[in-house]
Amino acid sequence: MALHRQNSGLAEKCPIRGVLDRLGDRWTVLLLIELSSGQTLRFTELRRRVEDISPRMLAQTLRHLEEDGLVVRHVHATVPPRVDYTLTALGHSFFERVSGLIDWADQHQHLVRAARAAYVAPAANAPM
Amino acid sequence: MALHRQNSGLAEKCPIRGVLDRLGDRWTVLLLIELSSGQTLRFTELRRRVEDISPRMLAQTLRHLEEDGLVVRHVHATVPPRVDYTLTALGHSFFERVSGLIDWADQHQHLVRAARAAYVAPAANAPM
DNA sequence: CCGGATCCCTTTGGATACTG
DNA sequence: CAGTATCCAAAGGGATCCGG
Repeated sequence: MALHRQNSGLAEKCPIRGVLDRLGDRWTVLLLIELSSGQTLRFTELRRRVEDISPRMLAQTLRHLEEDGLVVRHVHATVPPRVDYTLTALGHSFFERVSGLIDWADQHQHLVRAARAAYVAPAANAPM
Repeated sequence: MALHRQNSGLAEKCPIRGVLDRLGDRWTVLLLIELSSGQTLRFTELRRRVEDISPRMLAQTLRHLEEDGLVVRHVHATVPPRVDYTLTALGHSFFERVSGLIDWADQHQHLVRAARAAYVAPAANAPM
C-alpha cells in the first residue's frame, strides 16, 4: 500500500505520475464531474449519482481526493451522521484541465472509433 | 481482453472512459511525451528513453495507441527489422490536452504535496 | 531487432456483511 | 447514514523464452 505499484522512483522523477495515477482509477473523474458544479454533496447522494460505485470505492476515492486537497470533507456531529463533500479551489482548477480532456474525447470520439474499427492487427507470426 | 473491466455499459455512457482508460496505464503518457516533439522513434529508441518499460508493455502500449489512431507504425522491410513510430495529427491534438494536465501537475504539485503532508487520516472506528 | 506467447505475482476493485 | 473489514475474482504488468 505504501508504494503505488512498486515505482522504483518513477513518481519522484515525474510529478505527473502522482496526478495521473489518480486519473487512472475508474471513479475519480466521475466524482469530479459530479462535484464540478460546485455543489456540496453527501456520501449517499454521490452514491446515488454515480450509480454503480460500491461504498468501498466511493469512500476510498473520496479519501484520495481529500488527501490531495482537491475535495473537502465536512463531518456533521449529528445522529444519524452526515458527511458532505465539496470541491476545493484546487479541485476546480484541476477539473478545468480534466474537462479539457473530456471535451477532446467528446469531439474526437468518432475519429478514435473509426480508427479502432479500421484497425487490423499486425497479424502475429503464427497465421493462427 | 474483450471487455475492459466488465463495464456494464459504462464505456457506452461515457465516451470519456474509452479515452481515460488508456491514460490510466502506466506508460501511455510517458510514450506520448517522448513522441510529442514530432520525432519519429523506433522501438529500441523508445525503450531506451522510457528506461524501465518492458518490451512487452512497450509493444502493447504502442499497439493501443496505434489502434486508436494516435500513433502510426511504420515497418521497414529490412533485415534486421526496423519499426518506427510517429504521433499522428490526432495524437498531437490529444497530447495538447494531456500536456494541460501535465502543466497543472507541475504548477500545483507543491500544493498537492502540502495537502498530502498535512493530511491526517480520519481515524478508523477502532482506536487500534 | 522487433515483438509475440507464456508464466506468475501483484494490484485493483466488486460484493457482502458489519459497526458507531 | 457513513463508512470499514474481509473475501475473492479479474486485470495489470514483469521476466523470460522464442521466432521471424
